[in-house]
Amino acid sequence: MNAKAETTRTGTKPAIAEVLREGIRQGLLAPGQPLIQASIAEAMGVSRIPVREALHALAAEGLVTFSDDGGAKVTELEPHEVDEVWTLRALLESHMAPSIVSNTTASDLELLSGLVDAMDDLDPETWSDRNYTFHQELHRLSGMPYFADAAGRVLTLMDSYSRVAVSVLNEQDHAQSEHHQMIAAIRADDGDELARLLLHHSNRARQALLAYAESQQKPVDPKAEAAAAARSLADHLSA
Amino acid sequence: MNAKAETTRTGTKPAIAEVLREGIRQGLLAPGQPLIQASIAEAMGVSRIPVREALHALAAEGLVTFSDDGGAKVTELEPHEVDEVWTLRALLESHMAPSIVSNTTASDLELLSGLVDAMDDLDPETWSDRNYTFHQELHRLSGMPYFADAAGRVLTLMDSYSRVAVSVLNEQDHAQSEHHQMIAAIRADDGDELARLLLHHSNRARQALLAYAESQQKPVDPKAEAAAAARSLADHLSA
DNA sequence: AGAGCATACAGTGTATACACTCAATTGCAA
DNA sequence: TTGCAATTGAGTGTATACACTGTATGCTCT
Repeated sequence: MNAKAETTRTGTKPAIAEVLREGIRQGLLAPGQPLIQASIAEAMGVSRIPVREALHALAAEGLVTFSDDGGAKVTELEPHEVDEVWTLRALLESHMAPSIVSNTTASDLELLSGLVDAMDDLDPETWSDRNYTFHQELHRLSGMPYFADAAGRVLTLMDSYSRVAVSVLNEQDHAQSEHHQMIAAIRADDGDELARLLLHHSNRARQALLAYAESQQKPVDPKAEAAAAARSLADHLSA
Repeated sequence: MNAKAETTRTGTKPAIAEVLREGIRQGLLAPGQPLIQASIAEAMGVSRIPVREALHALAAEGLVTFSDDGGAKVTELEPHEVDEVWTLRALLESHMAPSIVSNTTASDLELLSGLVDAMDDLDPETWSDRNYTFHQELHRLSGMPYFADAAGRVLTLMDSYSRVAVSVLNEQDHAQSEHHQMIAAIRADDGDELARLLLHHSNRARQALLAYAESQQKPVDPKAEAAAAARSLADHLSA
């Protein structure tokens, strides 16, 4: 997740943070889930120290949130946050588009095109993984490491949320057809078109997901939560 | 540097990472300078563990770079990287402009305006500090924490570089007059104008700094470095 | 029974201690 | 003098151990 070429070696261990990051991204570690240092350490067969470091590094990336009592949780995004993050991604990606088009070589394009073709009829889970890879690859091809870093960060941050959209809504078909159009735009050397597509791609998906999220909205609002608790308490006492 | 409200408490210590971040930002810790865990730990009167954590967190923010041998250094930006980062900042800030305008209350505006007025005839060092604060404040006023986070990150990352531009070039006057124009745009409720100004602000400064950087370009090129060493060696031997 | 207090527990933060790696320097032999 | 090997040293990574905090549990006294 570092923009520079020199890799951020967390240690000789193959990136303990990497495991957590992947787990969070894929939704294996659900938003809000507490991350207990000792448990993670035991599960990975290391001491708590490197786990702590990984958690703090992930916190700096926004994937993990430390509550005020010191406990770490997988970051939970509220709908308006998902909205903002998705907007950010759209902005960054569309801005990278011209560079992507001009940097992509013929062989790059073939690889990319092959990747998209191979996604055509996949189950949502696998498709989501490939989708992540596809966008990461686009970012890489821009040759703009800091843009790519920022874009990759938000991509990772919201991946577990966007998987919901893929499973539940019929996002996959929309997105896949747009992916094919993107390949065509790159092949036609049309940076503006790619920018337009990326913007549209994100914005449509964003709206779909947002609508879904609002409909599913559980009452995490502290006030509402307190009100609900009060009601439950009243019921309980009056019994 | 976390976008969420819950603060990333590194510990009970008042943010050991904060001290390093500030040092790097202000250029007290120069780019490329090695960051030895033991030295920092001793200087701060803590053990190496929290220092390590701070370094890794800063690495996740891009301020610190771990070389492949495990050593940490203050991240060095090459001119083309400074260019990219500055572009990123321009993009983010200009996109935030409409939200800034619509979120800024009258009292916010007075504070902001006062801040700018107080910057009018300052020495470069102090002016740079206030400038950082001013832009951070703009980000905050946007009410878009993830945009603000990303923008603040690049702002911090390049602050030590932009200080050079302020000291050496007459950036300060240009920038200051633009700051006044921004205040006017906010007061006039003109988001597009603010966006335009922010874009222009960054881009002009970027070009100035870039031209300077290229002219100053020290021979970090390995070949040139070797040549210089050879010359020095030759001198030494001929004595 | 219910309120108040003390103890145990779970979890985190950090200092100390040890193992490992890489590089430089020294010492010895040719 | 040169070349090589062994030793030292600096620096990092990680495990263990201890201190601190908040919470839950349970016991006692009224």
